[in-house]
Amino acid sequence: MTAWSAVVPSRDELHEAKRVALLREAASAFTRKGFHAASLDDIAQKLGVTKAALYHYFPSKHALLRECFARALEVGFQGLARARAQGGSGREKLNNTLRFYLHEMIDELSCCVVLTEENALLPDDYVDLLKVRDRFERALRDLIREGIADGSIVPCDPKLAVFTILGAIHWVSKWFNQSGAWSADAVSTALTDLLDRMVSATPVAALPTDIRTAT
Amino acid sequence: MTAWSAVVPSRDELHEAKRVALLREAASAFTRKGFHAASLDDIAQKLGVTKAALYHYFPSKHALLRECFARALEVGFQGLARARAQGGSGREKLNNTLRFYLHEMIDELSCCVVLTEENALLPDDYVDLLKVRDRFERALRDLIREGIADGSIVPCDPKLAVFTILGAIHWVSKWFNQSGAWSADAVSTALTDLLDRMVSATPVAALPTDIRTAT
Amino acid sequence: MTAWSAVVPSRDELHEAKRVALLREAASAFTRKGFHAASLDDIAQKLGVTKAALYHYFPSKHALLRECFARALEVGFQGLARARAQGGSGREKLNNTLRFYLHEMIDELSCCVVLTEENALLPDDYVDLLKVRDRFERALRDLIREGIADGSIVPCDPKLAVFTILGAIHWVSKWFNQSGAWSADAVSTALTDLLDRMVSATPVAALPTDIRTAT
Amino acid sequence: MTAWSAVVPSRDELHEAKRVALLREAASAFTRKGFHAASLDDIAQKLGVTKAALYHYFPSKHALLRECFARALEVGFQGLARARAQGGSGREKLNNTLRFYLHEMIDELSCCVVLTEENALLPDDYVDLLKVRDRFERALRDLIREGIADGSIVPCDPKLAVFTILGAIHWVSKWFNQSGAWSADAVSTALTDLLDRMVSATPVAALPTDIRTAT
DNA sequence: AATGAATGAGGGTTCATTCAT
DNA sequence: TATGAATGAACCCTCATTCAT
Repeated sequence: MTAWSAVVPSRDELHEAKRVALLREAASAFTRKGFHAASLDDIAQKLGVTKAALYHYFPSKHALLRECFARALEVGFQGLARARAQGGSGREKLNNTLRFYLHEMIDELSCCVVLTEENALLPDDYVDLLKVRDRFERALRDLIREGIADGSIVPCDPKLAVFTILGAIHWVSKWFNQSGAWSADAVSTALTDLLDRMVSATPVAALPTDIRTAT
Repeated sequence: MTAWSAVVPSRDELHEAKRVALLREAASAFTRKGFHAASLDDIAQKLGVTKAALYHYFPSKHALLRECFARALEVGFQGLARARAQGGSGREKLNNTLRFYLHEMIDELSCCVVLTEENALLPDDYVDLLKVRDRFERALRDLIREGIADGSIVPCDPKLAVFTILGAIHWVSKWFNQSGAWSADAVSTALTDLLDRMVSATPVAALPTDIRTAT
Repeated sequence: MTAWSAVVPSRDELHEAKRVALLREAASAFTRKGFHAASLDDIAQKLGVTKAALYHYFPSKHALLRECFARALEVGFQGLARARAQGGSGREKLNNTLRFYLHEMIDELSCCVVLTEENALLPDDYVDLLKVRDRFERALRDLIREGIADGSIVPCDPKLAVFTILGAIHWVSKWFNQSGAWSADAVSTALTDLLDRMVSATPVAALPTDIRTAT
Repeated sequence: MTAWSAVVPSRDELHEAKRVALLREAASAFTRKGFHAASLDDIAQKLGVTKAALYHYFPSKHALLRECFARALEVGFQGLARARAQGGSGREKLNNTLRFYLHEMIDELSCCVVLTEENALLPDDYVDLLKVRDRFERALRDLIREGIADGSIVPCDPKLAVFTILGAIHWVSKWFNQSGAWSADAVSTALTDLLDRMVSATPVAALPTDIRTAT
């Protein structure tokens, strides 16, 4: 009755799967080489198809960038939502948001550094996405303020703190090596802990001195 | 008696001045747009000359990148040397190094983010400069270890700490605005203090909540 | 039953046909104007396409030159092989080689003068191809020596003789006019006969005084 | 009374000397690399001055080429005039002309191959100089005809014979090496003898088998 | 007379994008 | 769906030429 439909992916599902694969490959290439230096030829070759084939899934190179950007921000907001749902102090919410964001960025998509390339966006996309990014940053600053208010975070300039945190996080894509000694889990936890210590009202007395051996 | 020589710049001085101006403009463009997206036409236009004129001062676009890279690293080592000369605990040396580096990068050249574009370097330059950059990062890690040993810095993973610090610092070029409300002095001090709190064995109880009003 | 395949060229055949057309056009342009003076724009325009289209068939302008060079040498060695197979005295072999080479160069490709532009080759190509060209010239000198030994060729300096012969041959591309009064056949025969007289041990008493009327 | 004028070259003489030096250097560069590939920078550097300095002696690069061309043709006509003055058969006149031309080209200026670059001439120069070159070639053909008429030259196609002779001669610049084993004298004599044998009605029975040992 | 600076035109090459197949 | 072909714009770089000094 259901014929093959239960076991064979539909055409739409195949299409979507390829779309996602392309997106990830693009994110990876943009992150490694920068938007302009990464050519569609490179991306296509890694996927084993021709450059022209990509246009079945995305209308333009800039559209790929836009989507990377948007997905990264989505993940950010998703992290925010989960952290808020979990509750706790401002500091706890901040930590949960960052840990989730880091983990997703590192492990799932390597979109994060794409956020660096805002100037490569088309003017229209720029306007749209920068608005969202600012909202995300403002939300993070609000968590800092909340933490300062509830005593969990040390008094500090929220704007500067968020810039510092995001810089540290975006930089990960520059040094993280998928096949290196550090796992995505370890890095997202360890980096969150380190940044936590920067703003925590009650900083811990010691951190793991070697990520690989941390629990 | 001294003729004009005391007041009128010599040809060599003029040449050097233009060379530096070009270097700064290039650093700024590379930082804002990325190496590949920044065109020599843009840079030349900002300087009010033709693209071809640039070739009087640099043999190639890649040479500009190489020099930006090299200058940023020079500043880093200069900061290290000064900090070592000043002495103090590992933590103090680290802070002094970072504050100096930040200040120079922000105020003098905007080379810093160029360090992000290592993949744009020519293979030969890559080999040369990455060696130097690694030496710089190792020196910073050594300061962290020194601080851990002398009790001024909290036990932590030195490698991760340095990555985090450098990420935060390089990110500055993304958000710092020469004509904004924050001065270069204020930013370099405030950011250093924030990063210091992350690794200090004796974190301060409060930081300025608004950089503009900080002393 | 054979479908269209017997009459309609396949895509690969089309590709190869265009490649050859490009090669000939390039050889012609290089010969007429010299490698540096001949622009890809000119070549493309003659073929009715854009400059960028050429890059589907050759990776670079220098690759075109390299291939012209290589093909000309191939033809030379082919002539040598045929002459050797036909046998005869050293003089006969020399004549057969030259006549074949001339005919092919004039009629098929106009690569010959490209051999003049060895300095335009990339260093790597230069090393490779000059080696082959030297081998070709040595083979010609050996034919001369063979002819001297078997009495068919007058005693002379083989090196100078070969230089002279090749100079005369390469020069053809400067004055030969595809649409002129002289046919490729006539020229290759007449020029070979003239050069033959230079080195023959038994020079003929007369040559045609007008190529057009020669049989 | 004559003050220094007898021993010190006048300003005009200095100027002329530099002009000639430049001309020779240009001819050499054009011959080696071709007109377009030879840059004024190269030429200037070899002369130890700046590119801009050259413009004191020649109004343009094309003017240098024109003059090279013109000088080569002058030498050709000079050879013709001397040969005619010396008298003899058509064959003797031809030999004398060629020997003189070759000797001057090789030893004095290296202009000869410049004659290859007629397409690099400016349209106006082209019209002027090609006229002269054609006159030169016609004069050579006339010598051939004269030789055929007086029985000193074998019946042959004069046009083809002259093309062949000129090709062999122009090619010299490709292989002649100022510092090689062959002297300019030896080459001009030996090559003339070889070409003579090609057209002589009474070809010699042997030629030197090694130029270096020829008298 | 000679130079360094600057220019404008042009060349080779890359690349995102389109289109017929 | 996927491809090879083709395009046009943009880029880096070179070079002959001009000009103020």
